[in-house]
Formats: sequence, C-alpha cells, structure tokens
Amino acid sequence: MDKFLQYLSRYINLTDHEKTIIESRLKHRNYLKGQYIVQSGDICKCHSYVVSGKVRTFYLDDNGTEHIVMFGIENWWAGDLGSMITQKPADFNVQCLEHTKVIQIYYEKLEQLYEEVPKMERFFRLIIQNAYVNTQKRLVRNYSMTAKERYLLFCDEYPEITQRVPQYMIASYLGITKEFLSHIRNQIAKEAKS
Amino acid sequence: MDKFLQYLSRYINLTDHEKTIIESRLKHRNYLKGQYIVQSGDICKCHSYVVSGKVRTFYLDDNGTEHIVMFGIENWWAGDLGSMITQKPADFNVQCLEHTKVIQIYYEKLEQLYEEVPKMERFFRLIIQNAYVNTQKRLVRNYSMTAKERYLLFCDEYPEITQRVPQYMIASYLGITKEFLSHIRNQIAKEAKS
DNA sequence: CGTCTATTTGAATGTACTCAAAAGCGGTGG
DNA sequence: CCACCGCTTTTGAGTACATTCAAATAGACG
Repeated sequence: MDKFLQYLSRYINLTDHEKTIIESRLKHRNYLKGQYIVQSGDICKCHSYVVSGKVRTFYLDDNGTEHIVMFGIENWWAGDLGSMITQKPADFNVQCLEHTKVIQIYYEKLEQLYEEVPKMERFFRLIIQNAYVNTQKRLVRNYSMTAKERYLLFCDEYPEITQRVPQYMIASYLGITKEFLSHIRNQIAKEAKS
Repeated sequence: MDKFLQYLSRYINLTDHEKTIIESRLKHRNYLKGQYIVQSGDICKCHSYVVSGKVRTFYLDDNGTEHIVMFGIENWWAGDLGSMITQKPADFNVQCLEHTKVIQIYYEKLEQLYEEVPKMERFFRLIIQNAYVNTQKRLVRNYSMTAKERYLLFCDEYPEITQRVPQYMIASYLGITKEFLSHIRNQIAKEAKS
C-alpha cells in the first residue's frame, strides 16, 4: 500500500486525510499464474494496478488468434478501460502470467473517489495521457517500421519484459507470427557474427 | 464560442464564472488550406479544438513516407499531445486540409486553467480517455483485420471523412499504399456486381 | 484546352504467413 | 539419473498479402 501511495505522490500531493479515503476505496487481491483479471465478454468492473507479478492484455480475433495488446508489470495498470467506462462487454482479456498482486479500484468506487478527492481526476488524466501518447507512438511505429526494427526497439525499450515473457508472446505483441520472429532473431544472430 | 461551451457541457457542468475564466484562456484562430498548426521538430505549444474545417495529423518517416495518424473535423482535438506535455520536439505534423477554424489552448494557460477550474481536469480526462480507448481499438484492428476489412470499417465508421478526404490519405491512414487501396476498391466493386 | 494532381492498372518483387516437422528445454516420475 | 512429456523455438518450403515501379487514365481547376 505504501508503495502505491508513493507512486501516487509522483503525480499529485495528497493530505493524510485524502490518503485515508483513497485507501478505503481500494481492494487488494492476489491472482495465480494463468488466472484472468478480465475476460472478454464480461463487463470490466475494475481497473487493476500491478504491485508485483506480470500480466498480459490480449484480444482473441475471429480466427482464434491471440493478439497481445500490452504487458503489465510493477507500477502498470491493467484492465479493459473501454469496457469499464462504457459498462459494455470487454473486448480484451487480462491474464496473469505469474503469481500477481494487484490493487483494484472498482468502477463505482472510482466515480465516488473522483468526487471525494478531485485530485484523482488529475492523477488519472496524467496516467491515461501517457498511455495514450505511447499507444499513438506504437501505432505509428507499426506503420513505419519493419518487424525487425520493431523487435529491436522492443528489446531496447522493455529489456525486462523481453527477458520475462516467452518469445511467442513478444511476437504477438509485435503483430507477427512466432515463426517469423524466430526468423528475425536468426538473421540478427548471423549479422552479429559477421 | 457558444458551440465550444455547449460541447464542454456535454462532459461537465460549469458556472457562468467558470465559463468566463475558460473563455479568457482560449484563443481563436483561422488557418488556410495547407497551413500547419504543428510542425514536427517544433515544440507543440497548444492543443487545438476544431470548430470547422478539416485537419490531418501525420508522421513523416525516415524514408520520407507520410503516415496519417488521425483526421480531425468538427469537435475533434488536434495537436501533438506528447510534445506538449513533455515540451519536447513534436513527432507529428498537423496540417489543415481546408480552411479551418480552431480554438486553441496554450500549454501554460491549460496548466493554469487546471488550477482555476479543476473540472477541466475531468473534462480532459474524459476526452483523452476516449481517445486512448479508440487508439487501442485501432491498434488491435491493424493486427487482426486485413486491409480490405479495415477499409470497409473505416467507410462505415467515418462516412463523412471518407467523402471529404482524398483516397490516398485514407490509404495512408489505413497503413497501406494508395495503389493497394485502389486494388481493394476495384475488388469490392466487382463483388458488388455479382 | 492544358496542366496538375489523384486514381487506376499491371507486372515483378518482397515481406510476412501457413503448415508441417524437427529440435530444444524443463520438469516429473519411474 | 534418465526417459518421457508438454511446451517453446527453430527450420524450411510453398503461399498470400501488400509493395514498388512504371505507365496509362481520369478529374479538377484555371
């Protein structure tokens, strides 16, 4: 909990009273490896802050192919925001890739919290603003870079994730097949030799 | 201006006093067809609300290819948010595709406005939240749908834009070449006949 | 009518995908 | 301790989707 409040304080200054209110609106929860925080089709009832562990958000298309939308590790948020704000069935699944501790805020409690502690509007504006800017960057990269370039950039930007998730999931995140990523890696290895 | 306040009131309730403050922080501006609101390399100093007209946001990659990130028409916002919040050089260009009227809010004024009218935090949280959710959806679509499916969906979702912008720009938005879009349209036309 | 820009068409090419099979790797039980 | 099982990664051949380049056609505007 302290860690979470510390994280909050990177964005907003809170009084002790406000901290108490915030704490009372949150819920701690643990998930096992493989468990789902959100399942597509369900309405996403809460947004989850990852305290420890590792999650992936993915979309299952009509052909049954999984597309990883994002990974989540310490200090990241996970959930289907679109589903939560519209209270419509989720498009995405959020699954834990290892034992994961989260702090959750439920939709109603969040709305309530915005009233009680208006600074939280600012906090989430800042968080979502960053997420938006990053997603837009990623979109552009998919258009303007080759798969190989995207892979190298990913390894560079998220070394921690690169090491902690299986390769086929990175392929899925990059929007390519696992076979093709293997190909790319092979190619990179050859280049390194010469 | 009334139109803008009406638009604001779809998200937040404002007192007359608050409206006056907001008005005083905004700037009206007109652009001609072809003019740039933001140029990549410059620091984006303001965010622009499109009152009328039409803009495109695009990224110019290392090969000199343009990639359209988004279009903007009435009631949309345009700018390089990433540049504005970090005060670093913009990656994107925002160009007017026709004579365009905008209402602009400059970075400093916006920060000031957040202090003066905290409801604006809520307003922009809601706006950016929507934008984020939409961008994420688009990202997933690019992974899970073929170019043809994306084109048909685009025509369906943004009929107004489909009619008002040249085809090669739609191709750029979809992440394909103008030639290939022409191909796709040809194919669709053939299917319609049979 | 001529010019400029946008769109179409087609052929050759390239990037990434599919499918199938083999190899690697880690854990578990005999 | 090794054999086996399931899961991940690699490899390769054939294929599909999308690009590039070049040239022709169509449209818009003065």
